[in-house]
Amino acid sequence: MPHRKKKPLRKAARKPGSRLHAGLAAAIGTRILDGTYPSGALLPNEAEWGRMFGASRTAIREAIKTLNGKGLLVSRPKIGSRVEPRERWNLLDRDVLAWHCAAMDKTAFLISLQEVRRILEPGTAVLAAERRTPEQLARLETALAGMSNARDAGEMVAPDVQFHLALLACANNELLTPFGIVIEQALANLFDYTTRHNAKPAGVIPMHSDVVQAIADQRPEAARRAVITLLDDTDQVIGHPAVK
Amino acid sequence: MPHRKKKPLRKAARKPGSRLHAGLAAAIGTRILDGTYPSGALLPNEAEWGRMFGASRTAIREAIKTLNGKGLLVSRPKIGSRVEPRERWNLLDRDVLAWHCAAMDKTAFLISLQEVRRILEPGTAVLAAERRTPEQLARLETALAGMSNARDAGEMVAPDVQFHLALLACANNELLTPFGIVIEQALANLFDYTTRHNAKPAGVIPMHSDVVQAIADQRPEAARRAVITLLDDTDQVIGHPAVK
DNA sequence: AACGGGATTTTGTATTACAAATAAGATTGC
DNA sequence: GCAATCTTATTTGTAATACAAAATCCCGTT
Repeated sequence: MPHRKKKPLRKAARKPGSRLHAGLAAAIGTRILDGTYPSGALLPNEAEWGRMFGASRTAIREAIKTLNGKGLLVSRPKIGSRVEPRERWNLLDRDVLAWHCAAMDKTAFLISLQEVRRILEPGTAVLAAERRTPEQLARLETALAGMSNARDAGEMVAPDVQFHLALLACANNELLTPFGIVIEQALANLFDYTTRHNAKPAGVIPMHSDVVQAIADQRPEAARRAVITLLDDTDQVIGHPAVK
Repeated sequence: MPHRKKKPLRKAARKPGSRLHAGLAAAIGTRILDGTYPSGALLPNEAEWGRMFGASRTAIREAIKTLNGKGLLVSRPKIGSRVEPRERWNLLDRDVLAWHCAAMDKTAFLISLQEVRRILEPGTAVLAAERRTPEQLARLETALAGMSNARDAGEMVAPDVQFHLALLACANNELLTPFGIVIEQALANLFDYTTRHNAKPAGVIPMHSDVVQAIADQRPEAARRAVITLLDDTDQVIGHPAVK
């Protein structure tokens, strides 16, 4: 058998549409979030990662640069890559939050998500009532209509997310938008609780409608109260998880 | 003259301690934040960037992967790298926020930072009063002491930042820590206003002290009011910018 | 005209080679 | 013996090249 000069491609564990470095970033990121490599720890060097995953140093490096961009680690010559302290992590990054969620207790995670919502959304609603443009209000109403048209709890998740993202947008402060990912995660996780409940909770639509009304009428305090009512209802669902 | 086979190194604009790809990421990131490449726009391909900066494709790619990690852009074969919609950007990333600050009006930026603080910090103070550990309280007191020892406004910035980060930590909700960067930026920018004012504002220490007292005594509502008083004072400084 | 199949462009991955930074150990001078 | 310095080894950083893969576009076929 003639020796092959080039090993053509390592096919092991490689889906077609996926980009390798993205998968590697996820693999390494997960190991950081789950505590396999705690803050301050030194990661294996690039050659080792390459051996572990059967990937080239190029791909490993690009994965590490991605994690670098998310604040999870820093690299220095002769030292290697060291995990940054947790307070430097961009926890509100979509990927990082997902890895974080996967690594911890679902209910505890959901509770801390809701806690953040309780802090941010009422204040956001106040700004929204004061400054929303007609276009932003229309987006809010569209989302509400989407929720009304939903035929079961599952169909309601997407427009519900849209509703709260629209609410955020109404506040006209860009620095609040990164917080949208918290809402997405909260509602997605919440779905696990509601789905075993009755088909479509009755009071949800009127409560959302109250929020829209207050913002349409530009009554900040009413908007704040309406959002708090909404959050109270949500927390009650968490307090009484369905079947399990 | 004999032709050289290897061009040894392009020295143009390359500081010793700096990593090239980090500088490239900053250069490209700045151009995105300042609107040179708006959301949805297609960036030059990697080869072109390489020519522009006199860098190899490798370095360019690593820079792009960093920006990828920050949510500023996505890359696909045959298409190129496209700037993501603003709501996907990790605005709370340290670098992104700095580029954002550099690209917009300082006062407007500061106002929106303070707006977020007004939404966030009162609620955080409530949680802090309810749940702070003795160690977290000690950290808060250390920061307060640092502020007291400061001899002018300049020396007060660092411990002031520490104070508010410690307050965030007292809330014991990791999802709040990413907002720490907002506080850092706000106080850093605020310094431009205060420095031309009188040397060391008198009321600041007692106001911070009130916050510590309320949290030490575990009185949530008092903590909330004390923080609001603090923010009111800060906003007054912005309202009356010094000399200019 | 609709459909399918290459041609083309751009990113994605692999490989190799060398440069730069830095920690740790070896050496030298006092 | 001790300290300062020099060397060395390790790891990341950058470059260059080659080819693979994805996706658009265009062209030809039916």
